Amino acid sequence: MSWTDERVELLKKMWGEGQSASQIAKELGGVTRNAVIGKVHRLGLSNRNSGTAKPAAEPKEKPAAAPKPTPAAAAAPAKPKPQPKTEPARPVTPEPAASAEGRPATPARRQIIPAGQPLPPQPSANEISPEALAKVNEIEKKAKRLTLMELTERTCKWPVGDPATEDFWFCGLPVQQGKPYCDAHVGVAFQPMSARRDRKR
DNA sequence: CCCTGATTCGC
DNA sequence: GCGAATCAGG
Repeated sequence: MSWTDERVELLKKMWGEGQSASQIAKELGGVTRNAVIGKVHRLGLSNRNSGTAKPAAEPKEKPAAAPKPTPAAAAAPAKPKPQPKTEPARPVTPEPAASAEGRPATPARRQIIPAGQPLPPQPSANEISPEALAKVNEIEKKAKRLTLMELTERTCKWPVGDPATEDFWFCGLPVQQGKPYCDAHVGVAFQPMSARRDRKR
């Protein structure tokens, strides 16, 4: 496979969306994540540097043999890449005041899972800690939105939406070691009894 | 162990 | 230019 314009564009698009290299590779097909990363670098749209201080540590040359001059290395034109990490709109109340029925379910998505669904112990809705709930609402924005077929042993199998409609997908984020769900969904799936203790009522 | 991106370097 | 191998981190 070669890097046709189309493929490069898809690469750019997905990379811009914050998709991981492996995911992009999977989408493109015929390439590995290494290939994707390599291309990304060649395209010059890599650096997501900011917090992680990676101050160009001098290459550790063990054998004093081939001093690679790498001349044009330092002349990298700083490409300001505005991270669209801003949370544009938040229609959902992030911090439920825990009053009234205290069920700040997501507006349109995530309905009830029909009976017979073997996967999620869809916790009795109510007694989930607001923190955990907020967390779930958070990560569901970042969910990979995988289809049933795309699930693997280590992708979160938390279903979202109504299986009978188009608006249905699995979280797909990396699972917590051993568990079938990602970090956030483990939080709502397995409720320690202590957590569901004092309900405000 | 799983994943992530970053870098190197033979092709 | 390409990408496997490797590196470095979470």
